[in-house]
Amino acid sequence: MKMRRMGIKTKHDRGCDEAISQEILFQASQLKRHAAGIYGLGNFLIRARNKVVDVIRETLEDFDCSEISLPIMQPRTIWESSGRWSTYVDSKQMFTFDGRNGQYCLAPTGEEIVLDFVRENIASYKDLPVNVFQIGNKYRDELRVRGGLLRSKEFLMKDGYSFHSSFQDMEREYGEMKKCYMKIFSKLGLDAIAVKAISAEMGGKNSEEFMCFSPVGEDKILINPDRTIALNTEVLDHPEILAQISQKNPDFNMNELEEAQCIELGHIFELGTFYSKNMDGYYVNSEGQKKPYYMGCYGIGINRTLGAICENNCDQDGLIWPKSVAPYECVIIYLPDFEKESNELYGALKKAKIDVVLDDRTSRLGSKIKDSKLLGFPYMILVGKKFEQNHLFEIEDRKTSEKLFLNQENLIELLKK
RNA sequence: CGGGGCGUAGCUCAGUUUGGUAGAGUGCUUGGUUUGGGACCAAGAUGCCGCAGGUUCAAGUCCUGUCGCCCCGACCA
Repeated sequence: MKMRRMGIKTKHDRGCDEAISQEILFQASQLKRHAAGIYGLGNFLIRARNKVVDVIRETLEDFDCSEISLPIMQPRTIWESSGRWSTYVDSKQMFTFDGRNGQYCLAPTGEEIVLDFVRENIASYKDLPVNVFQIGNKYRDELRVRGGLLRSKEFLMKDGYSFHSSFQDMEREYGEMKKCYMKIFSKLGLDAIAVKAISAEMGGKNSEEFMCFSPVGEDKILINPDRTIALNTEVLDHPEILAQISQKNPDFNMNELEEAQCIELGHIFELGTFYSKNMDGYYVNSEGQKKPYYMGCYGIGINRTLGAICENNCDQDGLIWPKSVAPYECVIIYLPDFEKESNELYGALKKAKIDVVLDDRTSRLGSKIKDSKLLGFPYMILVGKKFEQNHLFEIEDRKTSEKLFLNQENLIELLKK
């Protein structure tokens, strides 16, 4: 990609209101606030997000979850069947509007619509279990937005739903999804922990949140030193859940727990039969009886996960993309005298299927170096004075600042790794 | 929804106390010198001072209302 064609302009100064990573994203013109909690995302950010999506998708598919796509715009009638239209309208957290055929909402979540989608196909115990997911925007009129990507009104989310013929099978799947989520966050380089949580408006019983430590997070958790017990502090108001925890952990001792600030990346729930009962989600068991499905639901806030990755991977100079999600592998910057050689290298790297950016803007080398660090390319390739001397390309590692001088062949070999 | 703060050039902000010609930095345009960690010199362009009323000879500045944005809290898949 040629930088000039991207239409970005980085800024010299950085705000200090929000999380550091988010301020870097504004400075790098990768986040644009159009209104409170409503953001545009730049090319670098969206390419990184696509990579996060790829990791999530391939891991879920590995666990035999299949992707579907459900509408974001949903009629009131679907929400009336679960009784949640008025719940959400009363809490003023759902966007609603009038259409020709009645009222609609922009969906804040998908239990109702997914039941409406699968219901007619799951009629027998032989059709179960089922696990589907989707990746799409969600809309919530948050009482208060916060921290750029970390809490916005429009955000990308992965939401998955499973359907079962028994409580035990729902529990089994819940356990599988927990494993799957730990795998996803580990692939993304995030040190996530599963934390006991409450389910609030979602209903259901068992639920865990996936948290990563961060001072800019909104959640407080309590965790023991060997990480076998972790709970959201909101659980403290629910003695029945505390009892459940101490039942499972005989040596449970509140005094051993330490408080930590976290970002909530995902949340999984055992929903039980609440939605299926209310929305006519029934199957027929082997004895010919009509039974409601047991449901599980599993969410990952993708924008927030992306925000957490940025927050965990930056320094004073800017972002440091981990290679697994880096929008591009490297950038080529050059002095005007070496435009020809740089263009040739750009062509060669593209041919070798390396995601490369050619910084062909007319700005000075110094400001291109600054931008290369700000934008967080894993590698910066410099074609300048030193190239004139030894005809080797200088490549600098963003994370370690280590420099190597390589010919084109060795350069491609390094980037291919 | 409570508390606090802010709306002035594309961006970040000064100017409001005490009403009297619209400012700086950065970005942008042109020319020149430069060119390795955000260069320098010179010349330019850029404003419904959030919006609507009011007070006044005169309002960015004072008063009333309104809309928007940020932070803290409450809330929260």
